Amino acid sequence: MASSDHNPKSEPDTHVVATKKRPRKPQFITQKTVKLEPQDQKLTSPPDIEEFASKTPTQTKFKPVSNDNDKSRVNPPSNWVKVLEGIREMRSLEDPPVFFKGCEEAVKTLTPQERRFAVLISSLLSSQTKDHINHGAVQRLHDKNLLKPETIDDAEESTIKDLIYPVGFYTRKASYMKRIARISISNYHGDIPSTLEGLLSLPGIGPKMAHLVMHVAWNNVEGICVDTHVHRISNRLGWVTQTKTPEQTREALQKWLPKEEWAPINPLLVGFGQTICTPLRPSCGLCSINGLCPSAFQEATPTPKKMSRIKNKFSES
DNA sequence: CTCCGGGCTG
DNA sequence: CAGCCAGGAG
Repeated sequence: MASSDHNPKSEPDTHVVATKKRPRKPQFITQKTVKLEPQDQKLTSPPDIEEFASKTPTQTKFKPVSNDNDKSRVNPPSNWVKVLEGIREMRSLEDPPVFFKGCEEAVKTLTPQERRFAVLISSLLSSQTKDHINHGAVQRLHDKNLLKPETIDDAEESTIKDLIYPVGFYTRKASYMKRIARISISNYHGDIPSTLEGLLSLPGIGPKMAHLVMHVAWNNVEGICVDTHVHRISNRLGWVTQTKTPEQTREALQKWLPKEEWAPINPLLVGFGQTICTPLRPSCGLCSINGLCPSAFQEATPTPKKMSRIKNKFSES
């Protein structure tokens, strides 16, 4: 029953995935954490995709917790700024993410509300799915005009299922899409929920995706989008004290990380986590901030083969 | 904690 | 080719 259709925040933008290089996975946008005037709901032209696609817009100059007045705030770990900058430099050699690969132009023609819905659907599909697979699925949906709640509502679930294959868990996702389309129509006039609680109430949307959608669709950063990479790396860096779940990590991070970094941290660490700070055998020898990492060289080192692969990846850019 | 349903890694 | 991956639901 959320009656929050009209969102006060700013304009949405597009989302998702793409890169041409191999092992990439994330699909997030790095966007500026702009502060929006409540009354500037004047949806002018949506933010430029190119603008988002370029680099990570994290801060360059250190701003001591400019954040909030939250009393539960804790002191940040030492050197976190240096660590962040180091990771940013390593990541700068990689291709920037692209949204709605293959249908960027078409996405621009969508209304803000339609774009928000498309972002939600794309996010749903992207979870547990490799980028290139998700791209194909989103593009096929778009080609069949199936990124809108009304058309999804009218379509056969099996049709959707076939179109999004081989996205991870396509059977469930097809069902979620149908249910989300109905909810969108009946509760949000074709839009998507503008609050975390609203998004979390949707089938297939958990904390990770809910925060991502808040960032991308509503340009409203309520919390950090924590996935397995952010979770793992935060623990390795000692940025949080041995958290057991991504949700615990999110809450711990939010206690000290300046809000300006909340949105960019995910794409930053995801890329880092897929190349250097991998779950298994992290390449500490190639990591420029290994001197600042309490976990450096604590785990098995990569095999020579993997090491050369990574080196090669870095040199080719 | 297990299942989901593929792709990818070793 | 066996087993792991990864977010969410039951």
